[in-house]
Amino acid sequence: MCEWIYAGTVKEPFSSVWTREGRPAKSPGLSRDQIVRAAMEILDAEGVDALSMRRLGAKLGSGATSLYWHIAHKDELMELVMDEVYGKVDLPDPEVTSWEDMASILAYGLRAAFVGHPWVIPLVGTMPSLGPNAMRMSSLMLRAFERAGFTSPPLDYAVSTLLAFVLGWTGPELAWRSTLANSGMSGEELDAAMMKTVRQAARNHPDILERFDDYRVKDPDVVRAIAFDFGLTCLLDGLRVRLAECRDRAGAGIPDTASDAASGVTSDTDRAPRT
Amino acid sequence: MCEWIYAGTVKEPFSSVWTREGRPAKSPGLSRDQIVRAAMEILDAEGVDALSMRRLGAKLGSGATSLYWHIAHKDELMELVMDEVYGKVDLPDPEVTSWEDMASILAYGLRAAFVGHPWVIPLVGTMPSLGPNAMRMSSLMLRAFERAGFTSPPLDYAVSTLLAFVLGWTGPELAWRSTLANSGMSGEELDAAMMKTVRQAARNHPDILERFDDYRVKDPDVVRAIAFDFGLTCLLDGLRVRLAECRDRAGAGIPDTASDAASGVTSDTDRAPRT
DNA sequence: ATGGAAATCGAACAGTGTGCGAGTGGATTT
DNA sequence: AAATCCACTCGCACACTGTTCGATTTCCAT
Repeated sequence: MCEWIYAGTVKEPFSSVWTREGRPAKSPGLSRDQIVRAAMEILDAEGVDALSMRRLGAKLGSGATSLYWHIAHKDELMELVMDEVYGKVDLPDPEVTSWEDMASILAYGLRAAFVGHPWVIPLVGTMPSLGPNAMRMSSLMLRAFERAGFTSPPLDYAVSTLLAFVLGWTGPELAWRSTLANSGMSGEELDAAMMKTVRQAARNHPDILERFDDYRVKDPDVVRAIAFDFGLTCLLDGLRVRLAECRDRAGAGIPDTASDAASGVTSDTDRAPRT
Repeated sequence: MCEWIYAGTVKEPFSSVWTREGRPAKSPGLSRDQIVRAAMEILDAEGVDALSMRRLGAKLGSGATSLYWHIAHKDELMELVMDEVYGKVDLPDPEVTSWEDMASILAYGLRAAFVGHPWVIPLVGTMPSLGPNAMRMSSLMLRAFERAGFTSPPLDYAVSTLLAFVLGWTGPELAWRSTLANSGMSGEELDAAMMKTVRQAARNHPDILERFDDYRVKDPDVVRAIAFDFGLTCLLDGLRVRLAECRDRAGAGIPDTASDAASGVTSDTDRAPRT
């Protein structure tokens, strides 16, 4: 029950839909694909709360418990629909696309996918993405970055950082968006109510209030898009620097070693013994 | 029920704990603080699934429904505990700290807070962070960045980008971490099982497999810390560039306008009419 | 046609968040 | 001292959840 949010106990170690073979699926009735498709329709139309096994069964014209023949538990279903979202972002051929274009396309594409299926956000922060579509995405990005000259350890860090930015950006953005959308208001009404709320919440922080006043006259969607682009540009600038370092090292014949540069502030997890 | 994951319908427009005055709290019995504290203990000890109103009431020695006098619904409780997590990260005085140190301290501190209370991740991607601690955090960061020379629109984008990176990074990291922790295995057993699973999931992507082989010999915590630092460094490099632009503009007396540079790939939300 | 496997289904269980109305206790007013 | 009021607690009930189990149906290979 809601276990996928933050798994309490996992049935088998590392059990995942992807590690187990699916049912033969030779029957004319239910199939895993149909179930996933129907689940996504419910999710997109009415959000996570609307997706119950009974409801899903009803939509498919069958009993709720019949689903459990094709799917072990609801978590698995969630893994499947999550990967389906990753499948929505399509990337160009990494062999003929610059790593920067690749990164931009991924960022915008993934953001669009998340915006189109907002219910996926809590899932991404909850269960590892091991589905074929997620794998394909990572693989293409790795190929593009490798072709550009990124060498092994930084290569993965670079891709991970990019994904982290998109995810971390889109989450709060969608939190706002859905809160607004579900308020039942629109236009100036909404604007006024929002300002009142934010103003009250930030009443002790004049600098924050100032920011909000700046935004009020602009279309929030446009502001968000510009801000997203700003962050992406920052990241690309940083990655360019790292790429240059990689190329220098490769040119000088120095092997890549993870730089021990985690200096300054450290969390409790930073100083584990190095092997 | 579970509505806070992706709010289906909100009772009042923009209702939030923070916009409403709390109860007088002059009673000797339950108080909002006690409830929040107890909730956090349960969450930290056993995760989100363990936190039910009945359970929480029992821990406080009172009936489950008594809680509803102090708290409107469970979502509100979640807002409260979420802000409590933000309160765990403490920042230095922005007037005497460089913006770069400030950014690093925030990044590592926030990551540590998330790692210490993993159940907060889905919340952050779900409801807007309007609590006093979140506000205080943003306010301090804005002050530090402003003092460094960031000017108005990029100022906010910079802070948002930093937060997005930390959140987006920590989410998947914790997904892995909890999956591992709950597998009930440890040491080599765990390592072997994980590799088997990942290998199977990535069986069609040799480049990904190659990465995992690289990591296997190292302490995953250390690798994660290094990778996090890598991403943070990238971001700071990018922000440094933006800061220089801000200073140039300020020196030339050019007013800040949001650059219309969201070029290239666009999502459906990018091209809303400009006001 | 028949045995067996594949698939479906209904009933039931333990659990969830929360609305409602009846109750409690202590302070304030008459 | 008695009555009133209000903050607060609580048990019951409702509709709903994911999932188990055993019985039942459906279908294919022999």
